[in-house]
Amino acid sequence: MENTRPMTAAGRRILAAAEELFYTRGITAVGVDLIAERSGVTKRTLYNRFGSKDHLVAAYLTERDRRWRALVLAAVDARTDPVDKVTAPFDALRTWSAGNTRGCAFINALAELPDPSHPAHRIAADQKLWLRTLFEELATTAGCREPTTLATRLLVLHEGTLATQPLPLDTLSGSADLARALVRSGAPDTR
Amino acid sequence: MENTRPMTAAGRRILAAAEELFYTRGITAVGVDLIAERSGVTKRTLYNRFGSKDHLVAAYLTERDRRWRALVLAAVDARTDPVDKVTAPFDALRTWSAGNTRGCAFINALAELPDPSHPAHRIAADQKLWLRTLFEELATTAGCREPTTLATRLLVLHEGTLATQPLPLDTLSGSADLARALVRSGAPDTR
DNA sequence: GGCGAGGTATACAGATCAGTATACTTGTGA
DNA sequence: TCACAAGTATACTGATCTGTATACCTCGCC
Repeated sequence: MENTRPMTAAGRRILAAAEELFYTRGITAVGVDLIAERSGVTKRTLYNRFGSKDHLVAAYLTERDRRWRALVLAAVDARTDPVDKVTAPFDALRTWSAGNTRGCAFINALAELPDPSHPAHRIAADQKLWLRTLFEELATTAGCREPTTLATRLLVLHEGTLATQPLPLDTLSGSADLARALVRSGAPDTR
Repeated sequence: MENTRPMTAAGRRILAAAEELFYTRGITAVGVDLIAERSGVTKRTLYNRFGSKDHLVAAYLTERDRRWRALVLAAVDARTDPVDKVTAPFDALRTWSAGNTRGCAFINALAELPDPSHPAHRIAADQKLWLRTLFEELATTAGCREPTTLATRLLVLHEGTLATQPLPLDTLSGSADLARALVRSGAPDTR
């Protein structure tokens, strides 16, 4: 909404520091003083740029969502086969997981911010619904049967893989295999 | 370890209040003063019983894990068919979700407590590994092919369903259906 | 009887939190 | 040139946090 305000160099540094700290240490556990110090900026500047900690949290999630969607869309573009495109978000998940071993930032944010009116809830919900819609569109293009059901199943697989990431389990490869199997069993030329 | 200490009536009230507050509002956001007030107890008593907030958090997760495992095992016992037993944890998930709409307490706890040496990490990891082992044992008993692979897939499905719970999506029924389909396709009398 | 465990009541220490106040500096563009 | 936007520097407010200190109460049990 008010994100049309141009971002200054200090604002970008603040946002970068907030992304790092909020994701690795948790939102409630990180204070604005620490973010200001890490970005080489005074607290006054932080408040001039973002208004409040809640707004900074919303900006953090929005920016993270933007980067993640770009990665997913790039992974889809990198595939040529329509069936491979459906499971391309799992390719992106492998890349993404390499530098993000603390699970899903949006699920984690919801865990710390129980108030449903907090902007984080809408951002997180939008992200998941966006991925579900993407799965459905790709499945439809690939000619899969029941693309809606398939999309929900792929979303659950995706989220389950992310959720188990901080645990001492390797679920990524198995989930990607299962996702491909589900898509192939629903694709028209595999039955 | 030191959980052999007998629990007093005040201790039980404290633990009950902590369970409710930690789960619904988040661990970092809830102070010990609030827990003491809610359980009708002095803060001094809380510290006499649990030593520190971190120990109380560990006790909260341990108790929650105990109740959840009992529910899962009861759901398995309620089924007679060996194939139905494999997907029984998804029956339990339906019951459990009715009163727990804030996702998985263990994933949420890891989101707020990034330090891997915190007891919450071991408790959460143990819970997931326990469920995975249970899936594998039930699948083996049911005569499923590749019970290890199947168990990991069922675990990811289970966690994905829990993780998407706070979102405006209904994933439970679809996941349970997929779980049953996976088990049936691996069971000996269905191929 | 008395003693000790468990609990109450209240106050406090020391740290940290989000957010504000005041005064100064610096670069840029009209 | 000069006005303005962006940022620096530092101090502060009031609230809240975990954890402790001190003094008292009240049972049950040896």
